[in-house]
Order: sequence, then structure tokens, then C-alpha cells
Amino acid sequence: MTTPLSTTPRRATITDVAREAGTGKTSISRYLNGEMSVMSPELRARIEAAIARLDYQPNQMARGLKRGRNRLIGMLLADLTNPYTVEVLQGVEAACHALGLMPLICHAANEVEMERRYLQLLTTYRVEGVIVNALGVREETLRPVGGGGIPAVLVDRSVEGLVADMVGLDNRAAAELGTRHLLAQGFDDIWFVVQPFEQVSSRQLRELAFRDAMRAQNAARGHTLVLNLADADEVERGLAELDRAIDAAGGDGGADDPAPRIALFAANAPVALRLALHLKARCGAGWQARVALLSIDDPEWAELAGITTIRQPTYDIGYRAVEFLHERIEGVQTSARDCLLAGELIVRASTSR
Amino acid sequence: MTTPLSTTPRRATITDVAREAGTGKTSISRYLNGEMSVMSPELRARIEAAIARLDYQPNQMARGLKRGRNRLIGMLLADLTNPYTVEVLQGVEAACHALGLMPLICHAANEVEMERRYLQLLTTYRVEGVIVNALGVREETLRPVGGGGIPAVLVDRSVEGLVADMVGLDNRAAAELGTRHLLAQGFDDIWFVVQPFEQVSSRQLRELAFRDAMRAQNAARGHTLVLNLADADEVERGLAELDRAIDAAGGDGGADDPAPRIALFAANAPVALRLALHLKARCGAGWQARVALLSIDDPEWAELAGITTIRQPTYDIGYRAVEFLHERIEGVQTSARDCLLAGELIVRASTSR
DNA sequence: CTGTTAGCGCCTTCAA
DNA sequence: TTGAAGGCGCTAACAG
Repeated sequence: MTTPLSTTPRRATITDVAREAGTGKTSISRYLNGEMSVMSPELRARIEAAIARLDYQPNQMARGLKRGRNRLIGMLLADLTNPYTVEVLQGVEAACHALGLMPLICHAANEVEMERRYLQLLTTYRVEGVIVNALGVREETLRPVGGGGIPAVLVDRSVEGLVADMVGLDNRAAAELGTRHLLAQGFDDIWFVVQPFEQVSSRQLRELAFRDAMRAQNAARGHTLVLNLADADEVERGLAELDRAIDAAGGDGGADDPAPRIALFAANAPVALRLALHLKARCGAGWQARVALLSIDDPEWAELAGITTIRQPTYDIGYRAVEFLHERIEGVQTSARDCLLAGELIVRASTSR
Repeated sequence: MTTPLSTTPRRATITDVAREAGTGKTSISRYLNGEMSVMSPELRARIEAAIARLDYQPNQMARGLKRGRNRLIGMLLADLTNPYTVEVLQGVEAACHALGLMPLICHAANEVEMERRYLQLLTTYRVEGVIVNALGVREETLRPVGGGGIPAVLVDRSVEGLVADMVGLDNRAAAELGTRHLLAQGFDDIWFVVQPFEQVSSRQLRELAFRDAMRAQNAARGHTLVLNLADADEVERGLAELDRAIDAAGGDGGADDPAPRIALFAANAPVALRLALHLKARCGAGWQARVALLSIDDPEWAELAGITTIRQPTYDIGYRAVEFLHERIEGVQTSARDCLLAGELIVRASTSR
């Protein structure tokens, strides 16, 4: 490969096409916008030929400038590393495709500062709307977007004080579903493990619903453990606490030992993975005999590990979010809507016997 | 929540700011572009105040239209579901950030038709360059991009007949590394499992290197199994063939049984996952005692499952790709470059004893 | 140092 | 049925 890469030969503009077709720019513009009804077939043919000959492609930016709409929407994501996010994204893409929108995907990688910058950047590109699934967004940050300016719809989590459409899992129902399942399976010592939830409404709701569901069953003991995955030391301390509880519960898998009555309920997949890795490292490959694991989210490895999950309707969440946003862009003025979708319990070996 | 969502109050333009600051548009433009050197502090202060008062944000589209560059680059991805892709993306984002670029992420979801459409769309938005990691791109599809028009850099796989920079794993070295490891561990019946590779250069290279490395060791038997993950029936047939080989090799994990000498070498993570799921379903939780599994790619579940992997320098791949592209955008004219990065062998229980 | 004058590529009245 | 003129928001010569 020694051929030098060729240089750019400037793209054709509408003016070039007009000249090539021997007509005015207006007719080209009409052609581009499908206003064929009032146009002689002869002219139309000439335009088509000219476009083909010049390999002309209209400049979206220029159109956007004039029309005031560029069909761009922003998609702000907290963490692409989380399978949940990728799945939601698939729904978003499908919907965008169907509605003629183009998503500008911004990955904040769990950094609040990034979120702020991206939001600002999206504003600058004059996106027509934004879908937000972010970690640290506060009402102030989103003000220029949801408030005065660009329509916004929230995914998974709502933002205090911000009035906007939101779509996500029915967290209350999901956490109840999981808790009830564990109770029904005879677990009476259940640990709900969740990342810090002061800022994240969905985590709050899950934790609250868990506690409520536990309270309804007086016999059982319910605990909440906060695991800040971003801080290795904190994680160590949390896991150590868990270890003590597991040891106390016994159940080393011996044949004459009663089945363990302790279960872990992970609030999402990243937490579940962290737990599974730790348990495997500490108890070996047979860790599942000592403790049950259930997680909201259904990552690809769940089936392999055999843990029970509550699968979110991720695709629908993404799709619905775009539909909401599209309606807002088209000027719908109803008050803020919430769309809560149901999760599905998938029972695997970890919690059944 | 019954407050109706407010309407958009039209954003301030450069003209508004000029009026507000009592000056001309040029000065505002200069201010925006940091040409502060020749500007009275007094004027500058007035401009700053006006911008703040109006919450003015320059319109990127308009700037782009005028200067002919919009700082947008396209990022075409074959499959976001593959952890590899997400990791590369992180490198891409970091580099874009550092270079003041904004990536337009397009997810083709393994559909060739989507790729074509996205490529066309990117052209339409006049991106300054494209990073391509796609399934079905042929030279023709990319012609308008890599050839005459927009600079392109390829990730992971090269495209026949297309002269462009490319960055990815050193596939030959990686496949050799894996094969040698398996041979050194005493496996003499090794199955290389890979998705259809006619179209994908990286898969071709891995398969070829595997065969070469096997040939160097006459004693061992090497097989290549093609697994088309997109076709359930084909997958069934392929897995059945594998099952027969595993059964023939024996090694049911009994204490008096010699350790199994059969190993599976997955060409990437999606294949490895499919294999692991099948083996677990067929042989139960103890499947690892019957067959060893090694995979190129190091997905999050690899540690949990204890399979050996060859981790790709994904972040660097993404980062490097953007750097290459940026150089091209800036006009570098050297002939096409290849950047091959080394993989790292991570030995886990599956292949060690 | 600062403002005026042309466009960038396209769409949109308004005439013809 | 078609075209000419003006402007979207911004930058880039030119003048002053």
C-alpha cells in the first residue's frame, strides 16, 4: 500500500446542480423536498440526471440553518458499559430511524462534569430535543434544556424539580416482584445491594419498595447495603459486611447442611457482577450453593452464571422515549407524562431448588 | 405534575448580542474565536456581559456552514452489543474530547443495509471524517468516503481494495499466542471456532494464524469450526459436531479419568459466550472439567466464568484511530498506515491446572 | 482597534 | 410551471 490518499474534490452544491441541469436553484430545492406535483416531467428528469452525474447530496447543516430544524436529537448516556444502556440505545435507534431523526450519542462515562459539557455541546449543535439518562444531572443543569429551551425526556430516572416526560421500569413493582419471589422460595435473610441512591430516583424507588415488601412479611429480615462501585475501599468494607452475614447463615453446601436461607438482591447488573466476582473469589466455583443471587437487569452472563433476574423492557423504554420526544418536538403541550413499563422475572438455578 | 411544559423562546443570535453590546457582529465573532489580543478590554467586557445576559450560545451549524468544517466525525459501528465495540468507543471519545471533535455514533446492528444508509447520512451531515468498524462494507460502499471524499480510518478490519489507515489488534500474533498457550498446556485437540470470515479480515487472519501455529506442532490436531451466530440452525449443527468431538475426547471429570486434552479457541467474545452457554446447558455447571475454553476478547464475564482470554488494547485502538483520522483531516498525505497493537494473554482456570 | 460587506448552501416568499 | 431575490447565523476579507 503506497498509493497516497487522494485529496477532497469539493462536493457539489445546489448551485452546481442547477447549472448542470440548466435551471434555477429553486427547482432543485423543490425536487429535494418532494414537491413533484407541480413540475414538468421533463425538468424533473433533467434534475435527476444532473444530481446523479454530480453525485450530489444536499447539505443537512445548511438545510437545518434555514429551516430551523436539523432532525438531530441528543442522547445523553451515563454509562455505556452497562448493558442496560446499550439495549435502551437499540430501541432509541429503531425509533429514530422510523421517525427520521438522527441521534447524537453522548457518553458521559459516569462523570458529572462530562454530562454538563455534553449538554452544553448539544445545545450548541441546536439539537431539537434530548433524551437524558444521566448520573448527576440536577435541575439547574437541565434548565437550559428541559426548561426554557429544548424539549427533554428522561430515561430510567427522574430529576428533582424538573418537569419533563420520563420513561423507565416500574421500579416499585419490579422490586416487589423480586422480593416476593425470594420470600416465596423460603429465603428469610435478604440483602438488598445498591449503589449510592441519593441522586438516582430509580435506585431510591427500588430500595424503598424492597423495604416495604419485606415489612409486609414480618418473619423475614431485610437489610440494605450501599456499595459505591467507584470507591474500592468502600466496596471492600461493604463486601466484608456481607461475608460476615453469609458466614453466620451457614450453608456450606454439605449434604447434611440445611439449604442456605440467605439471598442477595442486586439493584442492577453492575452491582450483581461485582457481587458474583467477589463471591466466586471468596467461596470458589461453588459459591452459588452458599448464597442466592437475584438482580434487576438481565445481562448476557446471567444465563451462564445461572442467576435469577428481572429483565427490563429496555428496547421499549428506548423506543417510547423517542416517541415522547418526537411528540414534544412536534409541539405537543400536555403536562409531563410518566411511562412505567413492567419488568419480567426470569427464574434460574440460583434461587430455585 | 400538572404544569404544562413551556414553549421555546427562540435562542439569541450573534446579531442580538451585537445589538445588546452596542457593537458589530464582527467583534462578537472575534470574541468567540478568541481573538482577544486586539480588542479593547472595555469592548470585551461589554460583549461578555451581553453574552451572559442573553445566555448566548453560538450556533455550530452556522459556523460549520461558513468555515467549511463542523468538527463532526462519523463513527460507524457494526455491533454495540459486543463489549469490544463499547471499549473501543471509550478510547474514541477520549481522543475526540482531547482533539475538539464530536463523534456521531452510528450503530448498524449487524445489518449491511444500515451501514450503507448511515454512511450516506454521515456524508449528508458533512462529517469531516469517518471511523469504520463495520460488517459488510465493501470498497464500493466506502468509495464516496475513503476514496474521493471524506477521510476514513478502519478499525479491527480492513476492506479489500480500499486504501485507508487501519488500526486494530495484531491478529496474527494474538492467535499464535493463544494457540501456543494451549499447546504448552498439553492440549493436542484444538478447535478454533469463528464466525463466517470471508468478509472480515481480522477473522481471516486469526484463523490462518491458528492453522499455521498448529502446523508448526505436528503432533497436535487442529480444526476450524465456522459458527454463523445469525443462523440458529447452522449454530445447532456446528455445536453438534463439537459435542461429538468432546465426547470422543472423554474427560468426564472423574478422578481416575485423565484430564481432557480438548480445547476450544473462540475467535471473539460473542462466539465464546455462545459456546459457554451451550456447554453449560449440555454438561451442567461442571462443563469446564470436560473442555477448556480460550477466547480472544476479554468480556466482563470472563473472570466470573474463569475462562482464559486474550485481551485487546481496545481503548488504545479507539484512541489511535481518532488520532489517525485527525491527522488526515488536517491534511496529512502519507500513504495508508497500519497500526497493529498487541493483545495480552490472561490465563485463568479454564486452561491451567 | 472596529465595523461594513459578502457570501457559506439552502429554503421561501413573491413575481413572472 | 418556473425563477429571482432575500435571509438563516456566522465568518472573513476589506476598509476605516
